[in-house]
Formats: sequence, structure tokens, C-alpha cells
Amino acid sequence: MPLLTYNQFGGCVQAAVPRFAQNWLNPQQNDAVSAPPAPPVFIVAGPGTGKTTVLALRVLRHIFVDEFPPNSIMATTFTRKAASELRSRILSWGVATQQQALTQAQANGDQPTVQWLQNLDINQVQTGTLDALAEEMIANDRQPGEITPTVIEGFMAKGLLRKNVMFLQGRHNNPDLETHLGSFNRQFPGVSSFTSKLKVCHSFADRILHDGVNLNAYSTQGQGHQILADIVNEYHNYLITHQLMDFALLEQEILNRLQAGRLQATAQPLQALLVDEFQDTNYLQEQIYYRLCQNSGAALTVVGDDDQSIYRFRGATVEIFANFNNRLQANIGIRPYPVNLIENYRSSERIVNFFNHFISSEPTFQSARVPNKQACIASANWATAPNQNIPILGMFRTNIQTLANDICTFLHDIFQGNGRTIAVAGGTQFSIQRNPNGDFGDAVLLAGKVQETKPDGQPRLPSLIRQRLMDDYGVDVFNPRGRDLAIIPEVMRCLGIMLECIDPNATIQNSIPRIRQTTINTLNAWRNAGIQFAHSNPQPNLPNTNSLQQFINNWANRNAPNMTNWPSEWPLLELLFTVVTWFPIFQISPEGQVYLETIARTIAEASQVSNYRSAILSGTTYDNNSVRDAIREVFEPIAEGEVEVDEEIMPYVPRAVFPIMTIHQAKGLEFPLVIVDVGSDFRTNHHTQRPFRYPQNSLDIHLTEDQVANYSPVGLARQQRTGLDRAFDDLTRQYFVAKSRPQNILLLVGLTSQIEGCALHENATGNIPNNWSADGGASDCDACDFRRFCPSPAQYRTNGQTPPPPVAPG
DNA sequence: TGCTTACCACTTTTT
DNA sequence: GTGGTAAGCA
Repeated sequence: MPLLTYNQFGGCVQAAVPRFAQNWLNPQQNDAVSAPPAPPVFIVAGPGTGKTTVLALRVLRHIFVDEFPPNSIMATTFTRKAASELRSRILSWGVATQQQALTQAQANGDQPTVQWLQNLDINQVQTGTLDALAEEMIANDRQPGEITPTVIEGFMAKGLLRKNVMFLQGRHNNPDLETHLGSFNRQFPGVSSFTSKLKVCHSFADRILHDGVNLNAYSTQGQGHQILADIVNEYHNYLITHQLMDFALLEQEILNRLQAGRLQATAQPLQALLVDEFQDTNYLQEQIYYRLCQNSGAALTVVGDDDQSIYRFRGATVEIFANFNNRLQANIGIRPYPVNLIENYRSSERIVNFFNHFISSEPTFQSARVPNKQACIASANWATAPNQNIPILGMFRTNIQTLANDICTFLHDIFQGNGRTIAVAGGTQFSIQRNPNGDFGDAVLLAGKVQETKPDGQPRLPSLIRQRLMDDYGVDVFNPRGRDLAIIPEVMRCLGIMLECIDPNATIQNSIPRIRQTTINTLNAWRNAGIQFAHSNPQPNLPNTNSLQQFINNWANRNAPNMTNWPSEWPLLELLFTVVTWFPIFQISPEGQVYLETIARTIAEASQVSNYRSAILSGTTYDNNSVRDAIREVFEPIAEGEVEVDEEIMPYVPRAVFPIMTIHQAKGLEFPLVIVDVGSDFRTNHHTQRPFRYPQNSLDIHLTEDQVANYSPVGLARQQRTGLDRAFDDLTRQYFVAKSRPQNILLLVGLTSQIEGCALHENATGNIPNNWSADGGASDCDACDFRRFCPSPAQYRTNGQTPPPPVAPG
């Protein structure tokens, strides 16, 4: 007899959590939460259908109804961001529910329940990425005398592969290896460069573990196969013998130990395992989940959406999700209890119809989806507000400059002006207004990539939007990944000034052996930028150092007029935070804060490995060494582009800036207004852009899958679809994610080339969404879709295909 | 219309 | 480095 029945639990949640006060779960959601621990629950959840809500409530249900101790429940997700989101929901709803239940039990004088609730610590629920939890499992599993291996990340792992494996036996320039790698890596500029070879070998090593590849069988296929297999084996052996693990080895180790009956500290008490984003699970992870359940008898819940599987590069195998029913039966011998969540609470009815149409209208894609996949339906809430049901908008221009200008004007009208009126055929008018207190943060630009410049230095759309928004409307964009840290003007000036301080005239810098010339050039460019900036005599003048120029001079002389002694040890971090005084952008602008944090983090990390702890010594014989160390460990990595910005350090981005992000980053997010770049790069029908627009061949990632398919347990499942089909599937899913993000408004933008040849637009008169600036409005672009439906005519000429006719949704 | 030649544009994501 | 596309020309 449970302390709380499911209905009592639901009542407590409703009373405790405001968002459930009026609206409890819909029948399908309720079905998913109320299902008993066994059999496993298989939740297929379309976008915006409340998947995280259901998962969080199911965790709480296990606690309050099934009476599983919180520390016996494990919930995993795919990214750290998603993990923290899930955790915060479990905690906030859980604690509120606990309070509510406690109040009721006290009122009823139910002493056992009161006691039970008082001892309940919801904080003990285990949440995180599988890798994070795996690290804990290993740590908890330590046997006497055993050393717990250290987990290393990409940069360091590649370095070890380079030093200890690739350069052995002349592999770095072995022609057999090069030919073999080239056979499934066609990317520009090929695999001839060492960096590229290293990258390919490293990701292949991951692939071997993720896919459970029989490497011995693979290696006998040829000379190149053999060398590649040797490299992978030696790399893994090197890590293992040095007590190191990369993420793939970590997961492999978990599976090995589970199979050997170890990890009892984790497995024994485990009563529930909940897996989010199951569509992005790889084979190795799947085996871990099954084995964990087998060893513990834990209740399993998996949630996901095959249509949003966009992590193939990480070994994600959507077939694992799509065939869950059979695979679970084969592995554990049970059939799951299926639940479909289809009611979409996020988007307007038109948007739901639009992305439904996008995902379901291509016949060849349908067999890649979960069998009998049901379409989403818009929540009834939207039906009450027909004037909010704004058509899908399109903005297509002949060049990106005009496109950027018009996007900025549109954003300005909405967020700084009086809104926009959209007239569609038939005379209906829609008015677009910002929300009360609405700001640029309500909108987002989503694109496949957010780089601001092309390889040849030409600006891309995000860069032009950045300029226009700032110049015309004084609005900042937030696109910290759009530019390499080494070329951001303020970063260059700041680092240049620091260099001039610690190493005037580059004397020490130029004495560093084997530093690359390109790196020297970058460092000198920074110095020049810094010197010029100092000459401009920027404010403020510090109370005790006068001008920036004076500050630099003091440093150069290691002597300040108002100081009796120059400190014998000056931390680089302190120098950074002093120099930053002259760069208000690092405090004011959200991007600036991210950049500053990134530089500071690099210094802090360097201090872990540097002999001088990232400090500049003065008055000893080691002075020059400390400067040289600082340049090698801090400035050089930044100059070489090895330091990546991590925008996750921003708890939230101020609402007055316009965010630009990749579609991958936007997964799981929603915005009132979403602008999707469906082709601002596609000026011509260029073959090198086909992979991102309308693939004609398998891409490298699919060739790699095929490469190991015969030696992997999941090879056959994947090869149900050709490489070309998989290329289309990936693109379709990526843009499905993009198009299912908006709440109210979806605006597709691109160059005019992208809508030429669309049957609907050619036949429609005056309805082409290409005259925004002329009439101040845009037309309904519901049926004009991207890639499958509106490629340019020349593509069909070369394909010898007839364009499939677009179908109006609904 | 057919041929020659100049020009083009060449990811992304994460643990 | 490459494998087209699209413009230029007869």
C-alpha cells in the first residue's frame, strides 16, 4: 500500500506547482507518468509536446508513488545544458510537492507519512549526461589498490595520439594510410595534411568503440585498414596503460565492468533509469543502458523524437530509437509500453501544420521514421486566438546585403517601432507586434553555421546583420561562436597590450624556439593593435598610473614612479583584469563577457601546467622564463585558434541583444520569433554547397558508417538506407528542428535563387514573398519549402528529375 | 547551340 | 586541389 496513490501525488503537484493548477497533463502525458514501473515505457514525443515535463514528473512519481529512494533513480540526458534543465525542474517541482504532501499528511495526523516525507532528500536523484554519471560510477567502484583513471577531453587526447602513435613507424606520411583514409574522407582539402589525418584517425577511434566494431576483422581488409586498426589499438592501449580515458573509452569501461558484474555500488540500488533524447544514443550507450537494467532490475523509461536526431557525428543511431520495441525484446525480453505525445503546446497552429508538412510529405523519408509516427497537433489554446495564427513568412532577396538590411528593418519595426502588418491573398491582414516588454531576445536567427566570415574573408549573413543592427539601431548581436577569438578587435588590442607589458618589443617572444611564423604574425598583429589603441589615449586614466601608455611603459621598465618596489611576482590574471579597465566592452557587452571569461579561463588552465603558475616574475634569473611560459601556454593557443569560447558561462543573455545560433544549439529551446536561414550562402548552384542544400552523394560521415558497417552490430540497421538517403535524412531532421522552434512567427530567409523553380511561386501572381520592401508586407509562404521543394531549376536539370509539386498543408 | 574558359567555393555539432 | 557551373563567344 503506497503512502501516496498516483491521484494523491497528482493532487499535490497541482496544488504545489502553479503551472499545473489549472491544466493537469493531457491524457497521453498522464498515461506516460502514471504507467507503472514495469514494463519499460517508450515515449515518442514530437517537438513542444512536454517531453521534459513528463520525464521530470515520472521521476517524482517514482519517488512519491513507487517510493523509490531518490538516490536509486538515475536520469540521463544528452547535453550538460539539458541535464541542468531537467535537474532544476525535478528539484523545484519535487521540493514543492514534498512540502505540499507534508502539509497534508500533518493535517491528517498521518505520522508515518510525515516522517517519511521529512526524511526525503530529492536532491539525491542522480541526473547528468551519461558520461558525467559514468565518471562517478567508476569513482564509486574503486577497488583497493586500483587507480581511478583520469578522463581527458578532445584537445589533450588528440595531442597524445599525435605524439605517441601517429609519428611511430612513419605513419604520419604512410601512403597506404593516406589512400585508405581518403577513400572515405572526401572533404576539402583531403586527408593529405597531418592535422586532417589526425582528426580523421581520432574520430575513427571513437567510431570503433561507439559502434562496437570488431577491429580485428576490419584490419584484415587491406594494408590501409591494418595501419588504421593499429593506430586505434595503440591509441587506446596508450591511454589505458597511462590510466587515462577519453569519453568513448570511459563508456566502454562502464560496459566492460557491467558485463563483468562490477559497478555494484551503482547497479545494486538502482531502481529507475530514465533516458532523455534517446534518439541520439549510440550503440555502446544503448548496451550500457540495457545492461544496467539487467543487472539491477531498474524500471526503464526512454523519451525521444527520431525526427530530431541530429547527432550522427557522435555515433547517434536513430534506428536504436526507431526499433526500440524489437531491440528491447531482443536484449531484455520485454516489450515496452508505448506512449505518443503529439499535442504541441509551443507553436501556433500554422507553424505546427508547416513542420508537420515538412517532415511528412517526402515519401522516401517516411520509412526512416518510427513506424506509424503520428503528426503533432496544435494545442487547443491556439484556436482561441486566430489573429495570432500568423502565416509562415518568407524573405528572399537577390543579395545578402539587401537581405541583411531588410531583416534588420523588420526586427527594428517589431521591437523598436510600431510593428508590421502582413497582407495575404484574400485581403486578410495580420499584425505583428512585440509582446509587452518584448525585446530582441524574443527573436533568434538559426542557421546551419554561424561563422561571420567565409574562408576567403567575405562576410556572411550574421556579420552583415551585426553591422546593420549596430550602425542603424544601436543593437548588439550575441554570436560568440561567430568569430575566432584571435581576430576580435577588442581581444586583439587587449592581448596586444598585455604582450607589450610583459615582453616589450617582442624580445622574448622572438627567442622562443619552434614557434610557428603564423603565430608570430598573429601575436605581432595584436601588439600593433594594442599600441595603436594606447596612442589613442583611451579613458580612463587610472588614479595611480595615469594613461594606458604610461601603464605600458611602467610595465616595460618593471618600475612605476609611485611604487617603491615592483612586485617580484605579478599574476597574469591580475594584469588582465587591470588592462580590462580600458575595455568597458568586456564588462558591458554579453559577448565581451564571454570573451573575457574565455581568456581568463585559458590563463587559469595554463597555471595548472606552467612552472610559473601563469605569473610574471621580476628580479630573479627566471624572469624571462616566466614570460616565455606565459606566451607559450596562454597567448600561443589563443593565436592558433585552439581556445574555444564557451557561451554556457552566461546564465542568461540580456534581452536587448539579438541572438544568432546554430540549429544544434537551439535544440530544446523556443522563441516567439524564429528566423531560419534557408540559403543565404547559396548564390549559385555550386556543387561544393550541395551537401548543405540538396546532397547528391554520401557525405564523409555516411562513408565512415559504411566503412565499418560489416563489422558492427548496428551496421546493418543503418544500411537499410543508402548513404544518400541518410544525407537527406540528416538535412531534413536538422531543418525540422529549426522549423519547430518558433512559438508565434517563423520567417524563412535566403537568396532569391532558393525559390526559383518552385511551382507554386512561378504560378502564383503577386504572391512571391520577394517584394517585402516594395509593398511593406510579405506573402504567405506556407507551401514554399526548402531543399526538397524549392531548389533552383539548374539542379533538376543536372539531376534529370522533375521537381515534386509542393503541397499546401492542412 | 556548342565549345572554351574563368570562376567558384569548399560545416556543424558534443561528451 | 577539385569538379563543376555559368558566362563569353562564335
